[in-house]
Amino acid sequence: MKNKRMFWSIVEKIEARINSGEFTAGARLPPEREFVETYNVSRPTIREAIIALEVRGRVEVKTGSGVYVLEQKEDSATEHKISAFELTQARALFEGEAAALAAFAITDEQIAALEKTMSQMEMGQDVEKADRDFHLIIAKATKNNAVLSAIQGLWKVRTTNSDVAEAYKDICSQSHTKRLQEHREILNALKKRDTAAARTAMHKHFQRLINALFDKSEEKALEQIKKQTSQTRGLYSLDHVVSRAN
Amino acid sequence: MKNKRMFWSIVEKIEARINSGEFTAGARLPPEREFVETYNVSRPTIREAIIALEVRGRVEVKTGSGVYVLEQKEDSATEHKISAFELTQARALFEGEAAALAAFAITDEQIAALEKTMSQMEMGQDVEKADRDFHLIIAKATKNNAVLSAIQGLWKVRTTNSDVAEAYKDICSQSHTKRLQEHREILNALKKRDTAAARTAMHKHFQRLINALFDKSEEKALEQIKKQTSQTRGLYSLDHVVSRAN
DNA sequence: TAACAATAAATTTATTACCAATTTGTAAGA
DNA sequence: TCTTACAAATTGGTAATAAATTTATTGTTA
Repeated sequence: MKNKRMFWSIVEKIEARINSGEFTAGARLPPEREFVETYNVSRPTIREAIIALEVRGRVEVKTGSGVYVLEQKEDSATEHKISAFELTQARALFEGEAAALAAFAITDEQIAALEKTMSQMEMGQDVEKADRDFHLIIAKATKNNAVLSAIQGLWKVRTTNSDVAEAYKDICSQSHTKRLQEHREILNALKKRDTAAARTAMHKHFQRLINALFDKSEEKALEQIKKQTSQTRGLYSLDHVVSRAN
Repeated sequence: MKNKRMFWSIVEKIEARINSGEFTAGARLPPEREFVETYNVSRPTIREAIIALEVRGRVEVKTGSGVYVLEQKEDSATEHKISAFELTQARALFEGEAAALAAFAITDEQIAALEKTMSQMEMGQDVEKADRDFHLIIAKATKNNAVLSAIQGLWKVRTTNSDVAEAYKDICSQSHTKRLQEHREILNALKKRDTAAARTAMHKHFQRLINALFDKSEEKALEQIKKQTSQTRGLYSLDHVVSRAN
């Protein structure tokens, strides 16, 4: 049952007590010797657990004084709860711009790499990886590391956030052919170095995803939730933003 | 000099050896007792250092076998070097789309908050914070946490990357009035709920920044050349040799 | 009474020594 | 050749102890 070393379980217990609110930020934890009695382990083990918490940034050790709980600094990526709708809309807008940029700057090698992901997807091998590669190659083709970094960050949300991951899994497991067709359309625009077409094709790709997400959630939801989503559908639609002069 | 506890310095030393390539990924570190002799500290101290490295994700401890170096997973934000140009271009595109979205979804309270940042900026108090608030309020006004998160991530680059921070500082210290004027233009577009105008105004805002960055880099390049030439001028000057006449 | 200095107490830091548990390689035996 | 058993190497954990640091207390002095 306990594969891990003892101090890990102590870390979990203490962290749980901090999270539970028993110890608020700035409060002092009980002295080591008290933990020794509470958990029936030796003092070095307690020390190891406290060091682990310190490295994690949960507590601060003041020599000769005590151990104090630190304010929890939240990661900007995990700070806000992000829904699948929000993620998809953001990806639509940002990857749309990325595609437009890439249409300028993409190299022949990168186009060849995109072709490769397409054929991989057609063969049905590692479809999800091929999809990821397709989008990231385009992000790289912008020759803008800030763009790449931001898009990678959004992709990370997809894997980190379990709700989002599940929602995407549902959608992606079906409609292979449509996805392939849309990728083809994007690739064609990039080949022609047509920025506007690349943006539009990318938007179209994600607009279908958003609609699929809504259909799925509608399918699953009760009537009142249906009502809610049909209201927010307007909010998350791309119609407001896609109409531009050029 | 040594405020920290002993194990921290051991962590630094071992980490340095890992970074130097002395221990590659997958390699086994020397046994604890060897470290004891190497660094002249006790075994518990070594163990604490190893635990710190383990929590940091640098090494993996296998009971009864040894300590093994792990592959270093790089943070997507710090993975690539991002120049001020790249950051500004990315911000232009992404915040442009954010502004377009915000024009649709922004609330009256958020518009009021934007007005407040404007007057703060006019008064010249905490100008940089006011600027940050202005852009982040718009990001929030999208009602899309994925958008907000991505834009916050880009802002973090500005503070983390020292090169970028310096470049921005140079630019922002001048042209207050222009910045204010551009913010006003963006705000007016948002007030009118005009998505296209909001995007355009935001693009314009950043386009000026990009131009200013180019001017600045040109200026610096010229300076450098001057410096070089003045150095070589000294080197190739005839002063040393002509003074001997007579 | 208030301020300051010395002292005592509480707490973490670090060391030494010892034994237990686990893994791994090796060698003996079937 | 394969399996088993054992021994070596290594980490895991505990106990006892001394040292350094911070904090609270207490006593003295102005």
